[in-house]
Amino acid sequence: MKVSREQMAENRRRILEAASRLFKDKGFEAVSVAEVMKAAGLTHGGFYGHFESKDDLVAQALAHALAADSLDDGGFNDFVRSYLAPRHRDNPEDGCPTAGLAAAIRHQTPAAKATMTEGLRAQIAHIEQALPALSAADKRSAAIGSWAAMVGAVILARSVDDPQLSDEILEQTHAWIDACVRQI
Amino acid sequence: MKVSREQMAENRRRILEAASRLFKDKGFEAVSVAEVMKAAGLTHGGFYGHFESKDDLVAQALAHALAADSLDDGGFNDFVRSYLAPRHRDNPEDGCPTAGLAAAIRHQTPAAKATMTEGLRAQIAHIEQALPALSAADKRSAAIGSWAAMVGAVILARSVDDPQLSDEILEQTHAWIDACVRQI
DNA sequence: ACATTTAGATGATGACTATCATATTTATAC
DNA sequence: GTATAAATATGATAGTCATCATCTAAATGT
Repeated sequence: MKVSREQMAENRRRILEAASRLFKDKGFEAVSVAEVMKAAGLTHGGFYGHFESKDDLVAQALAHALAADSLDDGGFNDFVRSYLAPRHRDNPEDGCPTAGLAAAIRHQTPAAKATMTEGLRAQIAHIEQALPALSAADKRSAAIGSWAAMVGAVILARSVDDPQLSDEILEQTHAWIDACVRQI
Repeated sequence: MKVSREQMAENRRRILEAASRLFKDKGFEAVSVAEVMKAAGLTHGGFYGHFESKDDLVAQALAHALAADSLDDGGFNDFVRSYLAPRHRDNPEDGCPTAGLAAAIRHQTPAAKATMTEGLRAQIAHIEQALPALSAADKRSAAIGSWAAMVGAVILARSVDDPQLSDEILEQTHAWIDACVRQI
């Protein structure tokens, strides 16, 4: 059945939102088009009215997720704290798309890679601004280095079986970033 | 056809080696059992004489890769330099299994997760030993933090389209780790 | 009101893949 | 040397998935 213009736009948004959450939670390959459509409250056949292919959805869902991922400006320290929190580690579907999906981008289309590149560039710039006053060169290095450490720590913490080790990875990375940023 | 005992052991080793390289290069899901067996010079049917299932292969290939991944003791600085080198970024199949596979472990069996956990524990301990003299608490923090940053940096550098940005991620993370470890 | 357009539903198709049953061939034990 | 066991090859099966053709019904424009 046909549906109003706004309803269609809304449906499209729901597909992107559902895809974004599912991809972050289960990875690109483990999620089927039918699963995304079901999560959006639609049947799988309608999918190709909205997107050219699953690869197209991947690229657009990634852009959607990266755009939504505002590091809700509470300053650098608050950002690091909430990023390296167990809550973030334990809820990938609500979390940072970079932590959830960056490693999988390598196997995706050029369009998805380009989207990730711009998202990363924006994120680094954002962290640079949030950092305490440093020389420009040190700021850049601290922004990139601490971002790599945060993303790496969440990925490692999620890959580990032992809750104690997983907690320790988050905590020690947090301590390390604190020490580094304070002392440079 | 039957094959000598040693030949069978050799075949098994070749399967693990081929699987390890293919998984690191393309990810667990993108590699089929048939592809692994072909790369090992065998046909796909023989696979189930060596392994119980693909999941079993995943866990054992991961253990194989982690065991082989000796950070060829040249001291901490040399290790960081070679880890954050373009050569490492550009050759995942020869590279660190943690950088290549850690993010995918989340979707694997408990056996694979347990293997990853032990590998990570060993790696952290190894880095602790290689670090310059620090207090025990600082050593632990520096080992975990710098390892998270190295893994994160390689993952991010591989996820990016723009060679310049990718190089910069490696270089600035290297600079940041250097600065942190020297100044703590 | 009516005609036209079109979003979404239904169901089919073809490709791929893990797994397994059976056949073949060769090493090993006697 | 012969019999047996076993490692690999061959070929089949069942399930999943992306994609698409067709259908249906509702919305939009006149």
